[in-house]
Amino acid sequence: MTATDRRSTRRAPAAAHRPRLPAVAVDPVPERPAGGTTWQSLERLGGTVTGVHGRDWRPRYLQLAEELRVKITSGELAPGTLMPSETELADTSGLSRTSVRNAIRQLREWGLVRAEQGRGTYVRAPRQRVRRRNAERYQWEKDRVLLDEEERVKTGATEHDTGLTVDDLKFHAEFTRVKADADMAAALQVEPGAPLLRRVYWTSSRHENAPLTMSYSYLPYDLVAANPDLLDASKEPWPGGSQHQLYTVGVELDRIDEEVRARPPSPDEAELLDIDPGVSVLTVRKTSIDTTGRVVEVADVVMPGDRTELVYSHKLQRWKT
Amino acid sequence: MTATDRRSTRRAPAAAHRPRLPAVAVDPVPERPAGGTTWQSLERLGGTVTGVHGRDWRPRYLQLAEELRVKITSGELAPGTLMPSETELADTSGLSRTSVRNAIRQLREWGLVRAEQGRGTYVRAPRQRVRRRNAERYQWEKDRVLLDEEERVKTGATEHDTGLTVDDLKFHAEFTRVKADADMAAALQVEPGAPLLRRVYWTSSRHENAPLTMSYSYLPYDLVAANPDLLDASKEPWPGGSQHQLYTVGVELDRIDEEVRARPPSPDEAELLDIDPGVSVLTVRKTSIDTTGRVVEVADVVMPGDRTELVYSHKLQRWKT
DNA sequence: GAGTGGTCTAGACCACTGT
DNA sequence: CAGTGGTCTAGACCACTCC
Repeated sequence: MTATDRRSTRRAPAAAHRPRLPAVAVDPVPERPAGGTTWQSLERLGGTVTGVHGRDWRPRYLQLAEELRVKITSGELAPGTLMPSETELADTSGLSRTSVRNAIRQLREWGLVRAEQGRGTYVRAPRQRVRRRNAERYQWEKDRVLLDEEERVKTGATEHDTGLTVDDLKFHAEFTRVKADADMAAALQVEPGAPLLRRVYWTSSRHENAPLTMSYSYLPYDLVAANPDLLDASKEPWPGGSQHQLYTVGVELDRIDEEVRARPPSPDEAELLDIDPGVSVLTVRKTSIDTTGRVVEVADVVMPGDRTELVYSHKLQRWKT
Repeated sequence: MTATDRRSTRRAPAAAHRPRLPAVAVDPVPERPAGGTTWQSLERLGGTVTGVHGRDWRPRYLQLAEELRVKITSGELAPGTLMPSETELADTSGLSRTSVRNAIRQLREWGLVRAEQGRGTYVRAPRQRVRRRNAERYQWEKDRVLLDEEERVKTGATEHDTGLTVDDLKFHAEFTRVKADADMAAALQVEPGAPLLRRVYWTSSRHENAPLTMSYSYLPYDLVAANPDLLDASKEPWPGGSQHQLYTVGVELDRIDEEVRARPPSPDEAELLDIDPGVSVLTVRKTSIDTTGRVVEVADVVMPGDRTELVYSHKLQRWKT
């Protein structure tokens, strides 16, 4: 069988290319993609399928991706399951391995599976949404500062967010002294080249799907140098958190600003946070301002976009009647 | 020249596969990916390159992607420029078209280029960050409610966010009466099946890179039916915004909760928001609670993840000294 | 009709993981 | 060692856009 023969036999059952438009015509107003806590929000990611007697005009790799998505979200392929190998899927689906790989790339971008070289492709567990209640968390942290150390040690900020105990988490910290680049100089309102303390943290967990986070924090070096303990990474995690650290050098916070963005992960971040490149990270740039109006810390927090949920609450003032 | 011949000649200059590890060994602590306002934040997306005399072990399609990224971020390939065609890139780079397409897929996921079938691939303009200052916006909106209509008409909420005037924006609204599904029933604290007013909005602009947004809003039908004007999509945009609409049926808001998430776009959303599938959207689920504790509106707002920046500010209470 | 990006194939070599 | 996913090639047909 020549290559040309094979292609023409395929054309009968296939019809791989759609004449465009049904997606919009059938469904002019996009459905609301529910922001659920499990696989729910992936319902409509595959695109619009044509009506009852209509043909499925989507490319075949997307059809395969959709088939597999249904098997996963329905539970037929349970979390942790080893998927059929690409070669096997190619055989059973009648597609080439390239097309099978295209389908699997979709599943990976949807966060449904993870591929491991040499081992196979595994079904991920549904995303366990982690709420980061930032607004109330900062006040809670501030209130704790003036408590006894014994009291502060008991639980830290990460546990407050996640409900996990200290034993579940591995904690990494690394401190360096750096010079402010243009970006940081502007953010911290210091001269470019000014000495900064750079702190890189990350938390990890043995639990599947546990929340992971990494953050890059910058403080004016002179500010923290007043307490040598603050320069020592081995003293982390500090009992009482960031705000208590600043308290030891005479700083009281007045305001915390946060800028939330989404962007693709760097390769390093993808590995550490256990996400596919292609799945976005959520980033929060946290700027802490003290009661004298100084910027005392700028921190970039990076979180896996498919597992994180940030919660903010805005209280409004009453009307004067 | 047979296929095998060709491959062996390629092996001399190529060495496409890396012996693993340098990325981690050379750079154990990930760099802080700057959250800049232009192309800046894409600096390290290509991964770690080996040292001065070292080889570049990354796959060749990533090397090509990196070369093109540099040309774009440096301005050599200006925004709006038509990129060389895939065939041309394949010829000049010595790679196959498949590999070239892999490289271009990277550029698309980074939001650097947009491909248009039949036309070509164009360099996108740098993302113009749009700040949505949600916290202060809601209070601003509430304060406006009691002003004269003439005053309220002048500017709406979208203009407040973006600085664009009304003329720059096209506004779409579509209202329907629906029954609450399980998700919405829970969010609105009503019985499943209860009648809801569903409002779908989107704003668009003729300007390149203008901010786009779409939102799905749900309110208890009985609540809004008290003012028939609120059921009429042609009355949108309402002068004075959501909070003034609710004011006409006797509702004063007390609190607005927001849940921020990132997820891949549906095909519809990708088209409307002008992003590549592969670029995440930022979503905000906005829950409005009135002064009697009722949930009066739940809205899901969807924004392009590569162009949106959400800003929150948290004021802290002073310590009692 | 020529050129573009989107889909698809058949087949190859590689690094990596298990046994 | 066999099997897996990651990379790569050469070549094909398609729908689409523009002239």
